[in-house]
Amino acid sequence: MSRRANLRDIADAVGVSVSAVSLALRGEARVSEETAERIRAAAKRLGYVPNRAASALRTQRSDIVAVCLNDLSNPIFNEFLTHIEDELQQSGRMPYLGVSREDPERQARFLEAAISQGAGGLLICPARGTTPEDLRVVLPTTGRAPFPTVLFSRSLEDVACPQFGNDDFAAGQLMAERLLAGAHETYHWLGGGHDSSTARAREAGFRNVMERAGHVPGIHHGPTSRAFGHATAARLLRESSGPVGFACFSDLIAFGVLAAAAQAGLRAGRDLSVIGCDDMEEARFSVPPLTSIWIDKSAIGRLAARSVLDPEAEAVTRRIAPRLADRATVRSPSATPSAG
Amino acid sequence: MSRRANLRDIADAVGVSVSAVSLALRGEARVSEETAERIRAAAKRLGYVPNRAASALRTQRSDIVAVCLNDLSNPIFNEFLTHIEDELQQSGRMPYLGVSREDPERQARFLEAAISQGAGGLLICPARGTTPEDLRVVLPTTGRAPFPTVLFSRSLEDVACPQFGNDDFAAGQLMAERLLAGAHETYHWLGGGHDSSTARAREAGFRNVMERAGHVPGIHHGPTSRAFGHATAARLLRESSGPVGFACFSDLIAFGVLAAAAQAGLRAGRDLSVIGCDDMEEARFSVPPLTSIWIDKSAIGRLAARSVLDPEAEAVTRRIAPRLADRATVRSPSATPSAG
DNA sequence: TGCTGTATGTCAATCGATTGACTAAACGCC
DNA sequence: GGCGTTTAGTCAATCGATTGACATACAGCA
Repeated sequence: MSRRANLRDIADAVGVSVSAVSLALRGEARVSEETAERIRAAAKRLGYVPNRAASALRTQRSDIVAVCLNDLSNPIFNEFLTHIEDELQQSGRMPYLGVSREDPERQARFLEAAISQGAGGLLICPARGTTPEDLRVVLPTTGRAPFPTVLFSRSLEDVACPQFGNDDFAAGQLMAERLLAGAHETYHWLGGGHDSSTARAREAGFRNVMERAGHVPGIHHGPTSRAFGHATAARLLRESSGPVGFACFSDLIAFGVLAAAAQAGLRAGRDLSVIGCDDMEEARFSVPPLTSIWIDKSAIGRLAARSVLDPEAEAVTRRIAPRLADRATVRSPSATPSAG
Repeated sequence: MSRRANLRDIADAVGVSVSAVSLALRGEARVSEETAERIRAAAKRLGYVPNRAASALRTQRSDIVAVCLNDLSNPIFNEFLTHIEDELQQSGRMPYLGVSREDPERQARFLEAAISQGAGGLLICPARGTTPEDLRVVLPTTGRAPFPTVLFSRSLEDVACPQFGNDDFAAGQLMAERLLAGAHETYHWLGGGHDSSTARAREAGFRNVMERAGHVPGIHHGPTSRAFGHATAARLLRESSGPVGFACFSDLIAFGVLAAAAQAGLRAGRDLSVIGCDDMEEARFSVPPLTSIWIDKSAIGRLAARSVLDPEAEAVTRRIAPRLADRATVRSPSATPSAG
């Protein structure tokens, strides 16, 4: 037999109807325990694997949950994905993964595929520049949505769905406050500048505190990469004399700054300060260990996954509070830095 | 209308049969260009998205490709995934992602889901301890497989499918050779020890060269994590007097070693040597930049993806040659280390 | 006029699983 | 015995798209 076994094959083998097999395998009470046992045995013997496409077609339900990320090369998204996957797994769902690469068009193609595939839900961290219009296919203003949609990490205004993310304005403030605790000649913001809620809010929080303290930080927008942090910091360090305070949109950028500092023969935490954001695992093992803003990736990922699995229960948008993870890369005239 | 539009809705709107709509949308010549245009317009107007489940059911084909990874927290798998995703995307396929977490049972559940979902192919990096028996569902010894399967990164013996990976024995040899070029008191292998082809082959290659050179390296098996590298190196550095040469199964472990060295006040590349393997992006920005073994993740990922998309064309198992990426963390009495 | 050929469609079966409606037998109970 | 109620199933329609077989109209040609 070259075909995959189906309900009919089992029914023929056992000598009952297809309905009986369907009912038995799903544990409905309409078949006797004895028959059910024979059916299960035959199913196993024939290597039966249910055809989810057929079942999805009939029931209009599916255990696929679409998950749309922006960029796999940023470990932060993997951390989110890990928690999401874990939560989905626990309910027997599987993530159907899409990567937008910050391109709303790629994102649109994935959304269509998700609908096409009959997904049961969508978890999305919207690509930069995504408009409510772009999400219309999954969040129509009139009529029913194809499935529950939940935003995570990044938020979007005027979009009617639950959103779970970090309080990025607060994160930006924490970064500024920590830097201000040490004395620096100049302050610089590295990264962001793109059309995403995280970039806007973190920078706004940072500037807010800086300006209230009477400082005008340098703003250097750029890609979320080690290379950008490295290049930008190398230049700024050459141009400056006194200690510089760097606040980075992402730890990734901060690692680049650390590399540049080391190459310039400077020690972060003494000759200059670097603070990152996201607190990825890597931060605890950088040289020196990176001071960063801890974000509750687990809570965000899990809440989002739970919300999409059970839209009734977890329908509220939430913004999770960040915390300072103080390690060794920010100058501290008073207190000594402690490893996190 | 709360339902998703289907072919019937379009047919009714245009006043043709369902068949005509199906033919027109797929560009078959059986409908006039004029009618086809009206049909496409109606499809767009109604927001029609084809139901892939129905189509998969009817045609027994699907554009889902299942991809099974082990561990998202290891950036190397993300690099593979990025290249795979890219290649699949180009053919309009989407990865259906599973994460085994090195658990053959989780892996088995995913394989069943992939079959269930009617996937069109499977790309898998087998979990540690996977046996040919575990893959029997997708690679039956008798009868037809549910879809083409391809192994990547890790290989498995006695499994009848294309396999694409790095030449890990050669990688281990390169690591040993590079370390031997500098003078060290002792040599240590960190990581691996688990039941995977990469762990076995890299260690074997390393020992092969070491033993031929008359050295007996210390072997320290353990998890592929920065924490393991950190803890193990911290202990070994305390116990040793002269320069130590560390070869790490993965860059991840090497980063931990670098952190431990820095904390001990030692400089990698001068007081001790560290060489990693995989050459992840992070290696270029560590402090100091990590000497590692470069692996062609792009070629491996793309070849594997292409093979699963077109099993006829790309059916040969291939082992890609690694290269030394010499940076700054290995002692070099003769040559000066250069940044990669 | 009649015949063939082409263009343009339509019809209906099919993929595999699900489920509301139905049936037949057995059982309980007065 | 008669009647209602369980129990253990079966039947057939259904989900949406695809496709081989068939239908109709019309042009061209002898």
